Amino acid sequence: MPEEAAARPRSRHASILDVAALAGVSAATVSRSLRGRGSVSPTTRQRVLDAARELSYSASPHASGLASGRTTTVGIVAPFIGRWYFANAVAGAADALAEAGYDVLLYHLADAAARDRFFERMPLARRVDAVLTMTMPLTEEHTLALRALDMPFVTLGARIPDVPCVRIDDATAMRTAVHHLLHQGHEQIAMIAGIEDDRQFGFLSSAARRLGYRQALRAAGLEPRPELSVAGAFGIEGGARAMAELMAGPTLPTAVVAEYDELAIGALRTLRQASVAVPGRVSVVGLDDHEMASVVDLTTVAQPVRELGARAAQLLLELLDGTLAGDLDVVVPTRLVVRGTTAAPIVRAVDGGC
Amino acid sequence: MPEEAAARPRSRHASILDVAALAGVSAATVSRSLRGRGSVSPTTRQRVLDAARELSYSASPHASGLASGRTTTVGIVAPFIGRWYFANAVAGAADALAEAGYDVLLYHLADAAARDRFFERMPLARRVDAVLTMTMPLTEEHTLALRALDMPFVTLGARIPDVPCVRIDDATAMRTAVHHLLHQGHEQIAMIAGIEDDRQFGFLSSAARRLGYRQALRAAGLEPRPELSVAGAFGIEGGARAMAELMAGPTLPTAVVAEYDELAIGALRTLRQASVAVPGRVSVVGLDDHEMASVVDLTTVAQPVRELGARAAQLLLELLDGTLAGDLDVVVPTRLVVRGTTAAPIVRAVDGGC
DNA sequence: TTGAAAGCGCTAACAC
DNA sequence: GTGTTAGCGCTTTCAA
Repeated sequence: MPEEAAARPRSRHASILDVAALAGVSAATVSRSLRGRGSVSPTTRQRVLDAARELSYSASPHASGLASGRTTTVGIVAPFIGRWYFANAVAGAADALAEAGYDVLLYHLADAAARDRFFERMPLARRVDAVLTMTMPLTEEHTLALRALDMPFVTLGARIPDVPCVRIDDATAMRTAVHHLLHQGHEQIAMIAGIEDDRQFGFLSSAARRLGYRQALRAAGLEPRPELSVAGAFGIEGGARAMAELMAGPTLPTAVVAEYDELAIGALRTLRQASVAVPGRVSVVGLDDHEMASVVDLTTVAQPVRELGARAAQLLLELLDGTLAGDLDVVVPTRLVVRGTTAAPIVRAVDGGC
Repeated sequence: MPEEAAARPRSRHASILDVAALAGVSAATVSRSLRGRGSVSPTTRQRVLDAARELSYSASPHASGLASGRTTTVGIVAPFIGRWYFANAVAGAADALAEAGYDVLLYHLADAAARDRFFERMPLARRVDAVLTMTMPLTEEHTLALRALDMPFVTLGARIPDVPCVRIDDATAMRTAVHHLLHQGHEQIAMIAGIEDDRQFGFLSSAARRLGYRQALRAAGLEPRPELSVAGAFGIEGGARAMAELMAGPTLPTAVVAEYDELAIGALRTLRQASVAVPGRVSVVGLDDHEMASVVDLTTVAQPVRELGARAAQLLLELLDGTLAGDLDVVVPTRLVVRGTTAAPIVRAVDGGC
């Protein structure tokens, strides 16, 4: 039996020497030919290419990584890849990266513990050439670890000082949502916000959206009322609970904006279950234009998530090329999509019947 | 200036020799200590650990990969990571893998061209220790390339002969959906099916669901009517179009089953826009228990996608351990979730008014 | 239990 | 243009 084991070579991969031998050249020439660097005569090059194809040779990433220091891999770090926003951002980025010949190492950091572990061990260290992080509560320690990597690094969705970023203008997007409601005559506008993380450092999209909400109200001469803000919601269930909380309050607002569509959709569910007419009694606006927004007929402020991912990847690629350098802040526009969950508030004279 | 460049060492990582020197041992001992293999005296081991920590040393993955042939990385290959099913399956698998100390290389193969390119170049070759592929139309060539890798390999969602698999029983799940409708008295039950890929080889979940639909009807003494099957739909938009097609037909069925929830949700949107009462005039059942199913109150057959991903990852880990071997077929149960989109069909005497 | 030495498979200077 | 020579930073026999 031992012989049997010994007889089976561990998956035979042709090495660069096999190719060199077959093509009748040196390993160096094979390397040069295959990667198109240095000068090789067309004839030799072709011979090498043929030999490589015949042996279906492809260089060991480990060996070339070790020798060259490059990995042709980028790391993507994201908090909730199961969610629509991140799933699509990752998809957009992964496609752009793949097209450029880069592999993607994906790190899913769903909670603070996972993040701490990750940033302490820093598995990215010599595994990737560049890093893309997606909207995530990062402590200063985390961002320091990222900077210490000393490689191209871009963030998606939220800005970190001096780090190139692709994002939307969160405050403006939220102002757009609130303006829409104000225009329709609403004055009691509540907000359902996401989780606040006080360790945050770079997870500013949530804060920016809250700010946009307050700004829009104040600009209209309205003072934001604390009882009309519910924070801490997460996902559909969170939105549903937040809406229930709002409904338990002293006065039901005539309109609700949500930090993102999933919260709005959860709110919609609660409203429907409580038979509160939408938009008859309460109008609802989200932010995302989630795939499901059209299904539940949700008015929302759209952001092109997939494109955001692709743009971030392109930025990274340009940084890797050296085509680009330094600090960048790419702000992608959003747009209001009016659907059926918003309407003018009910006027006194008319009662809110079905 | 040249000196300046030379003076800045490219990101100083401690090497195994630095640790060895600091601990006063050889590189071999450092290696053994850090990985807990071979025998090292507790004292030495501790000294090495301290030294490593002090220098915040961690081995270069490329170097150790090259030397040992192992990568502590697994490849996940998935077709549409932006979609709910895959996003969650990937999340579940990634978490389980991360916990076991494996990194994840993600390959997003959204179309046949990308798949062909991928399987031809086979970037997985020496980059990973194992592969997890998710329900995807694979040609025989593709699966051969995967097998040729000669490493642990499991599929998620659809079976490939002789390859360990974690999945649900698609035919049974669909039969469950149809039975639910039959029990309620429906006889005209249509099906909205997904894309058929004739190059398929391992993308059998779709075919199995279609089969389950037909089986259930026949078992009830009903013959499946071709005009009640619409195939080729994809995502919400696809489901919406398919439903429109069904509505354009000679007779509107009293119930519709969809191959998966997103199709059902799209169908629901079309029905609502056409003011067709659900479940008054048409009942709808999906399969997935997509996050949004509760929002649109969709009756569906639930599958635990996240768990499917985690189970597949565990299988892979056991295969890597050598704890397990050979062919496995883990079938995870599904369950009917009755919500508001299904009801008994309208009886003649009662008209279908609002 | 520990160390020395020989690679793992490639790239990058440097000669020729 | 092309080959030679050193490594890249580890792991792994094999001796001691």
